[in-house]
Amino acid sequence: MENTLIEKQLKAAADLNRIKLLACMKNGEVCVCDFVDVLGISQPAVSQHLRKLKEAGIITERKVGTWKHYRLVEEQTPLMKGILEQIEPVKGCTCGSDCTPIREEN
Amino acid sequence: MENTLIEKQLKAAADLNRIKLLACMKNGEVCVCDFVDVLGISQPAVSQHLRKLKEAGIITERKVGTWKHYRLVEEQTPLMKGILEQIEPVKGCTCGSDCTPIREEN
DNA sequence: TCCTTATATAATTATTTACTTATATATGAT
DNA sequence: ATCATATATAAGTAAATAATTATATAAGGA
Repeated sequence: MENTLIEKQLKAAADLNRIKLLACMKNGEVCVCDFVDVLGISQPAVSQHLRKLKEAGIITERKVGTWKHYRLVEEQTPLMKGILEQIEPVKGCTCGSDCTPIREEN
Repeated sequence: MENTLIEKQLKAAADLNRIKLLACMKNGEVCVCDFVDVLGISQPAVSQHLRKLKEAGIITERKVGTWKHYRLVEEQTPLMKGILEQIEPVKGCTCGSDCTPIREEN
């Protein structure tokens, strides 16, 4: 892997809030409103974190009506595969509202 | 692994100059004066990068006379093992002075 | 159409990070 | 002891990052 891509993905992952976002998405799609509750920061702050992860090619999104569901991309780089393996998944990243996305039950 | 340790190690690795330091050390010990040439930044800047890597438990050092030789620690966390695998080793990180450390020839 | 809700973007500010130069420490040589 | 060299630490500054508040966009419902 190219050093500059390694740097970009490491920088995107090297933040406690973004690690938590990734931890939530390990269980499947999560919508933005859920992340706000989980992290306890403002909605724009969450949006900006998600954008950084997206620009690094780590996550992607899907629009569902008013909501937006974010998930890990299928094809991760070997670097990100290794990193994601070390992040403990977090269940129950849903605020309980009706934005609850389609996800595998677990 | 603990999220805060993951964050600490990712932050330590998430910098192009520090990635280059790690790339040099994949071939064995390197002394500080060599790094200065390789990175093209000031000696104190190199020292500070090395300290950050050391504080994250990624590298260690050995004093040899006036010089200090840095190397990757043997026991890397699973996270760092994965990251280090993706960094291409860089040979010839020696400025050619007599600080040249003991290292495996390759 | 107008209002509400969900998310994104813009502008601003606070904090962190990565340099620089200057100085301190430690070792070895004369 | 003094000097030269290698490295570390301190202090200051510039640049990057992460938050905030305010505003824009876009969809759905009354």
